[in-house]
Amino acid sequence: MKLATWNVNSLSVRLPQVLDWLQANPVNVLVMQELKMTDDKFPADAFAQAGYAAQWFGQKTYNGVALLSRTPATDIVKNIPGFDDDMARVITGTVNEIRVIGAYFPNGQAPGTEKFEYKMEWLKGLRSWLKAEMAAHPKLMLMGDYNITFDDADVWDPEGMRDQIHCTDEERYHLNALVAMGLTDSHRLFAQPPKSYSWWDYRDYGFRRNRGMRIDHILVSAAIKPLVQSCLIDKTPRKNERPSDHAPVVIEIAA
DNA sequence: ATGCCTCAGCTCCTGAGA
Repeated sequence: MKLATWNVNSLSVRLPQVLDWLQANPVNVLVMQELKMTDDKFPADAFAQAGYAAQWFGQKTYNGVALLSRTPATDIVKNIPGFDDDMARVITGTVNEIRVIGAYFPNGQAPGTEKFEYKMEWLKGLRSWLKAEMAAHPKLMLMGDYNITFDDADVWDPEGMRDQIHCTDEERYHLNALVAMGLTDSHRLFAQPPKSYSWWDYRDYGFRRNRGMRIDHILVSAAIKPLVQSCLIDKTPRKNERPSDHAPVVIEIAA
């Protein structure tokens, strides 16, 4: 069974690329972030023709998330219960007895800003809900655009980015707190190419120079961890014309 | 270098992304 996460940066613009990618990579589940469209614009028919059931939670201009699956997901939850939020950032469903959480973590802009404070509150809210969710669903995966790097290995220029957004100790504290709850970074279960990133800035030939960061993650619960067979970043769609700035991350599990 | 690119929208500029 394969599952993937991809920040598409506007599904309106990226739909043809997503459909192409699904044809070449017929994963069982794909969670997407940054749809940047209202619910009435979601191309459910196109995905149905491609063989996917869809659940979506859209928003105008920013945010918006979706969960595609070969077999329909059940027990859908939108956003974080118990955490009041104006933004469409999380969609959760059960597929093949696995609780799949697709999340678009807040960007945070810069330390010291209101948006950074919101990011910290959101991360706390996520954790308090996740505790109960993990207890109810031992087989759980938290996948999406985390907008946080684990450490220097996830950053093309660790010195230049030190204490900058995505690389601060405060953000990493919250990321490590998820690990402390029993979640594992599936990417690091395997040997990976050096300088493996999932996002590259559009500016200044970021992708061509591999100036990027690994900020899209798939964390798995203890019950899933022994089943994981691979976790790969697929840079292929980043080479398209008008690509998303993010690449998909794909996990394979025995199931 | 408060730049560089890309997207959406109160669209021919601006805010936000990361």
